[in-house]
Parts: sequence; structure tokens; C-alpha cells
Amino acid sequence: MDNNSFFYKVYEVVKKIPTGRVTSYGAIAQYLGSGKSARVVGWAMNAAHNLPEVPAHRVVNRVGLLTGKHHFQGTNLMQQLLENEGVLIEANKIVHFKKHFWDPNESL
DNA sequence: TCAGTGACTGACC
DNA sequence: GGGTCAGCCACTG
Repeated sequence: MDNNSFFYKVYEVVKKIPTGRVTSYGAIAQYLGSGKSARVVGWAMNAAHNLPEVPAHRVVNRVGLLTGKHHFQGTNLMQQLLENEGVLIEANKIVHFKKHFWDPNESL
């Protein structure tokens, strides 16, 4: 893994997501210059399991759906982590998603 | 090198 | 308003 790779940039952004806030794959992809690489961001999250400093649970799809929860241990670990930070989850979806949304394009 | 895959998204029925 | 389809880009075998 190169320190200048696309993955690394994704991690840099994800690591800066404030506690209790969330963002989307598309937002990160957009921040990195290519808004059409959202799937690659998801791929990066898949590889982020090795990096404890990357809060992958704070990254969801554009409607706040926890599409990646199956990649975590157990069936509701991702939800637990988010609720522990003050983010309410209902039916695998973030409640008041817009309220918790954190846009790297505006905050960085 | 080529084809398959995916934690996505936007456009269309 | 909900389900489908087709691009999208990086990684793997």
C-alpha cells in the first residue's frame, strides 16, 4: 500500500470525520476529485479493516443506509458503534441523516 | 493484458 | 415513490 495511493487519501479523509458525524462514499470520492469513484471508496473501506484508526462505520451510502454493516463483525456492530456516538439508527438507516452528515468538501 | 467484482450513484421506468 | 439498469474506477486472479 503506497502512502500516496487513492486508498491512502480515502483513509486521511475518513480519519478526520468528527465523532458523532457521518459522511457518504460519494462525498469522499468527490473530495478526492472523482465523484464517480464512489465504489472505489467502498473498496477502500473493505481494505480499511487492517487500519484501526479508520472509522469505517462513519461512512455510509448517500441516503444514510448501512450497506456495509455485513462487513463488520456480528450483525449490528456498525449500528452499535454509531449509536454509541450519538447517531440513531433505525432499520439499518441513519435517523436525521442530513443532521449528522459531514461534508469533507466544506469542512476541509 | 483481460475480464470479473464491488461497503455506489444518477438516470429511467 | 420504489425497483432496475448502466456507468464508474481500482484491485485481483
